[in-house]
Amino acid sequence: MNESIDLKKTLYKDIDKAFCREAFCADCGSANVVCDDTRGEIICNDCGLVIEEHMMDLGPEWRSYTAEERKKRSRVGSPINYSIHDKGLSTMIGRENKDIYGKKLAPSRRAEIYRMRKWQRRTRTHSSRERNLIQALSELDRLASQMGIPRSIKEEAAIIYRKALEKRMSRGTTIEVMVAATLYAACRIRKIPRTLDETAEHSRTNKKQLGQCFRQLVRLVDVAIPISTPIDFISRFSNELSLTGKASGRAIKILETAKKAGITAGKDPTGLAAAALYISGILEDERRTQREIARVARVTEVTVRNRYKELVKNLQIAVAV
DNA sequence: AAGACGAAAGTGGTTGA
DNA sequence: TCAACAACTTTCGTCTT
Repeated sequence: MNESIDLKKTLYKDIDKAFCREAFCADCGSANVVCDDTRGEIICNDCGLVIEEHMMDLGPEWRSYTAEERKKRSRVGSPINYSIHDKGLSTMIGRENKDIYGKKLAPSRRAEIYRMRKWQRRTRTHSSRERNLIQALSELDRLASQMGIPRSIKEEAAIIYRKALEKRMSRGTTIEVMVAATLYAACRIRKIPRTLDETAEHSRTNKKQLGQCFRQLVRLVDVAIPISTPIDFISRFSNELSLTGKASGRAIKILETAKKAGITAGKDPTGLAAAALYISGILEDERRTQREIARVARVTEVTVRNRYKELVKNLQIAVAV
């Protein structure tokens, strides 16, 4: 009795350890840290330090890049093989009508085995589509957790994936590309877009393949994907640049007037968002270099410059450089 | 020395004949 | 199917802070 309680205690202690990877703030040492699941961040309540961004979910994770990460992933057991729908746990009834001693079976027994085989065939999900889906969903899990994408959007991506599979879209592409494209689409629908570059980076695909697959997805599957506006990117970029809300609000205003002036059409939304942030950074005295902004927006400095010049010229913003 | 600027050439996608 | 085209990138030399 006592023993089992002790066992439970230690078990919970271990679980606690696994869940609260950072119990104290690295900056001020406060234990007042909170976990924001929806944003995937761990934040210190006292000094505001973001202890961990892009927090992953606690599913299996078997990639690591640094010694620190390697320590963290020790919680992982051996991965279940999702590529086989039943995880390799079922028994297969053999085809030969013999028992284990090699003796022929009695006719009544044979008939019984035959019926069993028939039902196994019928219940076992061995269609290629089913197998594809199982593999895809596990890849979706991996990708979404690596990119720090909330669960609700992951579910949306899974729904889109099923639709795409029904339209027989898997021909000519790999599961990985399809998954990345659906996840990208789901993010766009929910108005927290990731860039194609970003998505491709975390997936074993390239931007070109992903873009092609995404276009095919839009064409074939009946999903309304809103055009992503530069404003959708502002909050994420300004967060990455640790700009204040004041600066990002200013950037949004700039983009709104730019839209009214009709100079946003046909331009890369991330480039526009980057330029708006650059301008608002200067105006609000929180200047970031073009290089920094270009890096988080995944465009070149040249693009930031070009958009920025256009905005300044067309909106008559007085920027004291 | 780092950041900003701009010219020139190259790339991949879209459009219209 | 192909050429023209717009947007963006890469590269690199120059100027500014």
